[in-house]
Amino acid sequence: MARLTIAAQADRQPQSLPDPCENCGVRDFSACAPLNDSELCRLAGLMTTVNIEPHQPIFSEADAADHVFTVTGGAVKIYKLLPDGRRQITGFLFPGDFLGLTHNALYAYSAEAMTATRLCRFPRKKLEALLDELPKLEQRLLGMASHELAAAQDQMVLLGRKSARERVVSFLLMLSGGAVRRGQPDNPVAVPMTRNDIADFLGLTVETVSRTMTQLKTQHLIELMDEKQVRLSRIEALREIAGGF
Amino acid sequence: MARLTIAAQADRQPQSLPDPCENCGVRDFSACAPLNDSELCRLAGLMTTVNIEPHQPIFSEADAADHVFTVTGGAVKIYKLLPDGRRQITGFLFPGDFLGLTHNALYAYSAEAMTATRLCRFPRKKLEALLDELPKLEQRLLGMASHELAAAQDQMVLLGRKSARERVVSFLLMLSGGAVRRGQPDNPVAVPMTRNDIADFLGLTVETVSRTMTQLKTQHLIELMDEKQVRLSRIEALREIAGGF
DNA sequence: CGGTCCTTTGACACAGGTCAAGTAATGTGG
DNA sequence: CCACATTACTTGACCTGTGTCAAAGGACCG
Repeated sequence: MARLTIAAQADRQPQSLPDPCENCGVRDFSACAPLNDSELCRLAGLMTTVNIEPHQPIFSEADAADHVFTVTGGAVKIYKLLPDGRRQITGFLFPGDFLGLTHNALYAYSAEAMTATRLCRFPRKKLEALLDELPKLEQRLLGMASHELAAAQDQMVLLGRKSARERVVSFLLMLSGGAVRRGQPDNPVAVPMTRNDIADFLGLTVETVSRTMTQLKTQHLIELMDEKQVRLSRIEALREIAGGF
Repeated sequence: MARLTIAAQADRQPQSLPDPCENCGVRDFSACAPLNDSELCRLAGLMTTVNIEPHQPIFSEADAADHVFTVTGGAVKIYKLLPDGRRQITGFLFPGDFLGLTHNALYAYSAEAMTATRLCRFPRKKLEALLDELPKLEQRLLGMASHELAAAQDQMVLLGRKSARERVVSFLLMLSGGAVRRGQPDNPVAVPMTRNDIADFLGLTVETVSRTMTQLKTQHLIELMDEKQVRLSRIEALREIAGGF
């Protein structure tokens, strides 16, 4: 289903590093835990670029966890299902984010492309073997895992203790902050996910998300420019409402 | 505030390894990512044993993250507060659990002893320096972080999508499972935390937790032996209710 | 141009929160 | 060892925020 493209190898031009694959997350590794040229080359050698159509699954919970990925384009949602079909989206991933890390043999959650998505794929076994030789890479992974853990704890506060209004506002600010980190404009925030996805991320229903958004709009706190584009009109007031994020 | 005790150092007896501190988590490192004797000695050299009284703070959110810990005795809760005082407990820690890992300069949450607690404390700077030389240790940390991340995702499902009844039952099964992992009896489950703590962990109120427990008791699904001791009378029925944990 | 999906809006229901009271367990100073 | 205060837990009555159900408009698509 996914079209596979073998990325250009960087072996020939070690001096062109640190940028072995201009649309690939490998660059991110080098940014945070500098690897030398030959180390980067070895990583690049494992890598395959994968393109995924919108709404296509990337992997499902309990699948064999044979690969790990970095998102290099598009947007991905990860989620878990209860037996009766209730869904909790545990994260939205954007370029630069890591996907599929687990120390079990199976994925702990499902992942699906929300928009046309490009991934860098690494065979997990081979990457793990490399870890023994590239401690810098492992440090980078540990840093990312700690970061995700902190984000997960923030999300627990949101889900366990915030009102619908606070959740929606926190979410919009979260999107805005993420956009900034990726060097994109922070204010008219792009909202690539459906109301349903937002609801399943925030532990609410579609109706409540919709009502809350129109309420915020009515109060001139936000402006719904387009359905997938929100202007945060009074950021400070919004931060106040969100309760500390 | 916390009473500190300098533990006996293991430097003198490298041949007594792998058990440099018989009541300390260092042993755990060796179990999962074998370190050789000199590596263990270096770890043990960093370590200090700390005893904490019940209800005493270990560290607070936004404190300088100068140490990391392993819990070697007792029980710890970690939590985050909203500005207005609402609290979300993000985890209960027991012997063998790791505490205080962050890749920021500040702790991301507060930690408090629930019972008399013993910790192994490591200066973070020195431990991080050691990581460069002990990749096995870092692998171990990465494994723990992944595991915690998976647990955090389960908790998001609980907080975002489960009913009060499902949450309480999931919680009891969680406690039971944790006890088994620590080699303790699984069935009359020890519940060392207060109803208030349970509520703040499950995103509920004390009253709802209390009512739900008595409801479960009335339906002969559990038995409240003592206030801090619960017998799971019909485990299979409970698993059904919990919805897949 | 008819169907499907997404979003919004309204009317109503109910799970769980709030407020209040009472009881039991625990600690504390005299 | 005993008043007394404090904290933890339970239970009841009531309330409200959010869920449920229903419907309708709009956007997109084959």
